Amino acid sequence: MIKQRTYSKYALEAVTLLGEQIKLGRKQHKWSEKNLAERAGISRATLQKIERGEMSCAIGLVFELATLVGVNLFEQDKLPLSRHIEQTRDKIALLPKRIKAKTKVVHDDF
Amino acid sequence: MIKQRTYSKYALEAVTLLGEQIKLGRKQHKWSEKNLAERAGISRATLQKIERGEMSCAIGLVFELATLVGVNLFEQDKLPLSRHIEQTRDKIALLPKRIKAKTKVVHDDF
DNA sequence: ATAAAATGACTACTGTAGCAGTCATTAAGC
DNA sequence: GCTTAATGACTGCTACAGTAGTCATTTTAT
Repeated sequence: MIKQRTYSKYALEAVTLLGEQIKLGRKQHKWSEKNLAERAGISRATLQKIERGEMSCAIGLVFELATLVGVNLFEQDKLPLSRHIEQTRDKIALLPKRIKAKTKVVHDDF
Repeated sequence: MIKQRTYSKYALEAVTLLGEQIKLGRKQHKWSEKNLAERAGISRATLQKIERGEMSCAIGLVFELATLVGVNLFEQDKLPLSRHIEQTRDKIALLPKRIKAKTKVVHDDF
């Protein structure tokens, strides 16, 4: 028995949900597994794993499928992702370039 | 030169954005790469790839990191993911169990 | 009823993701 | 200014993801 990675419930559910949404999207498009796999340029076996919500699948393949079947990855709002990326980078730029571990005890007294 | 996978712009940007959001979240928590990697039980090298937005990273690791630093994966609304999963499965159940390719030309005349 | 195809679940093979470890550079904090 | 450690970018190794292919079963369409 090899030691198995564990995941938080939230992460597990998020991957499961994404897989289900892809499956739903595929069916709404009336595409078979074989058909969608070919469109995405991946094997049917991998598509099955992704729809099943396996944690080890490459995020690129998962997101590509989501894109193909029309699952919205982020946009609750209407901003293009590129804007989101810029905004996030701007926020990062405001923070220290490096996070230095505190050497001594900090007085964040409360 | 080995033939390289291609991805849609949207999928590429989505993965990039997620990586940036994780990086931002990490810094907001004042966690170093080493620190977060340890919390997640992954190597620093892998964390770097994920924050860099590499398409080949395992979705489970990416979502686990997102969870740890508090990036919201889905909830524009407040439903727990488990409800989302149920709802999606319900929708799938309403569709045909299998998608049969049309043998002949269809008269979806317009 | 029958034929055709979709699905679910396997297989073995091969490329590569994730790993531990290293090193130079750069920023943070005293 | 100096020290410490965070970061970015490598390495080679090993386990396993992605692949093509198979097969039985189930569903749809004729």
